[in-house]
Parts: sequence; C-alpha cells; structure tokens
Amino acid sequence: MPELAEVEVVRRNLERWWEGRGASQVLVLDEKLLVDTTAPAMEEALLRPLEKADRRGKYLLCRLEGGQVVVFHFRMTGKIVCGDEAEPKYGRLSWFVDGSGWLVFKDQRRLGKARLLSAEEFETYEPLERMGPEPDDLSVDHLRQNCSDRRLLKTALLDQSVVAGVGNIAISEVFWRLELAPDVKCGQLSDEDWENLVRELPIYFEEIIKLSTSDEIKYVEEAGSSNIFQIYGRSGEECSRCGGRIEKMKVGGRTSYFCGGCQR
DNA sequence: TAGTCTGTTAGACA
DNA sequence: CTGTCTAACAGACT
Repeated sequence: MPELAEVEVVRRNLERWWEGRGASQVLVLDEKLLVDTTAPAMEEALLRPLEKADRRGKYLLCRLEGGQVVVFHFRMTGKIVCGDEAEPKYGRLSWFVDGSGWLVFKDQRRLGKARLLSAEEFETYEPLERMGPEPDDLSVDHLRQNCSDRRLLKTALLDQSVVAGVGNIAISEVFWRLELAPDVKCGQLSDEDWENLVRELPIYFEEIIKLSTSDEIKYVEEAGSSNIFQIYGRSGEECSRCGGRIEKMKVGGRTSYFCGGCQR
C-alpha cells in the first residue's frame, strides 16, 4: 500500500471531490473489502455528505454528517480515483458525487479494507488508539523510548505504534539521506543520528507528497509511472551523491535499497 | 516456475 | 518478555 504520502494525496483530492456533498448513487462492487459492515449499510452511509476527510498514519478517515466514519486502508495497491466510469478495472466501491463524478476505490490485489464505524466505535477504534505520533509530531525522546538497542532501526520505524505512516520505501530513502546502513541497530545510533532522523522524516514526507500530488497516484513500477525516489527500485544504478553502486538486501524480511559507497 | 511487491497480523521460534 | 521470521491475505508480473 501506499505510505503516508500517498494516503495524504488522496485525502487532499477527496477534499476537492467530495467534501460538503453526499453521493447520489453508491455501488459496492466487491463485498470482500467491507469489514464489520454490510453492502446496504455502506451504501446508505455514503449518501450522507462528507464533513471532513482526515488521515492518521496510513488510514484515511472520512467523517460523514451524522457522526459515522468510513475508514479506508489501502494496504498494497488500493487507491481512490475520480472519473466518468462507475466500474473501471479493479473497482471495488464506487459513489457518484455531483459536480465531480464517480469516486472509485480501486484495488488490484483486493487486500484493502473499508470499514464503517459509528461515532462511538470510532472513538475507541483500536488501530488508531495504539498508533504512534505522526512524523511531524515525533520527538527524539519518544523515539528512543520505543527503540531498544538490540532492535533493527528499520523494524522499529515500520512499527506503526512507534511512528505513524512510515513504510518500506521511506525506510530506504531516509536511511540513504542520513547515510545509515540498512541493517543498523538502534543501539548503534549517535545522539546526532537520532536528532537527524526526527528532523528528516517529516521533511521526506513533505517532499514526497509534493512529488506525488496528482489526481491518480501511480505506484512505482506501475504502467506510466516514473520513479521519483533516489534509491528505491534503483539497484545497479549510480548513487547521485557519491557515484557508488546502489544495491539491495533483505532486512527485517523486506527489501532495502542502499548505496554501498556512502551508507556505512 | 518461483520469486517479487509502498501492508498488517498471527503464530512459531530462539 | 524480546525480537525476528514466516505465512497468509490476493493478484499480476518477471
């Protein structure tokens, strides 16, 4: 799935496409994406105007008038687009908003989820309750408290209860920016490293949000997309900083890209 | 064919 | 109790 940046781009798009209006038609195309709710309940809910589109970590929160909240999680390939077609390829849930068109939750791999929560359920929704601070609200103290010396830094940062929204791509990119080895342990970081990390994370996301802003998020390797990243997906290429060779290796079970020249 | 993938979670293991 | 690994979810692509 998209990481924080891609979810944020969708959130901003929804502000334009949907806020202040309700759908006039709703189609549940694939019931598999619904969690703890039924197609009729979801269809009825989406007829209500969208009060506010919010984001927390990688979760998209659509607050409807009356208090219900639709919580989307895109997992690996989910996204929301706006177009003329009610049932495009990979469409799972569609709703028509006057003045904008068909908003469609598309999800090639069908791992994404849409949940309908009452105002009370939303207040105590567990995944959000235990989520760590957003990157722009992160402190060195909080981070160090949640990163024991023996733990891989990568594993700790991918843990959404430590910090919200960080994904596998952000790990490679931020480690490259800070010249950190992909398999560095938390105990190996200096005070300065921790400060740099807390400073760089929100800057990274802000830059990627800017570069990703468009009506339809294109994921790396997806047809028609270009790779906006410095090293993610670039093994074999030259490092733009030192000219070294970009390599990849498995760390914590997932691929990390890194420069063999400048990342100690 | 086997391996790969921007995510999350449960269960096995050391 | 801690941390890591694998599988599972599902589909397309190399």
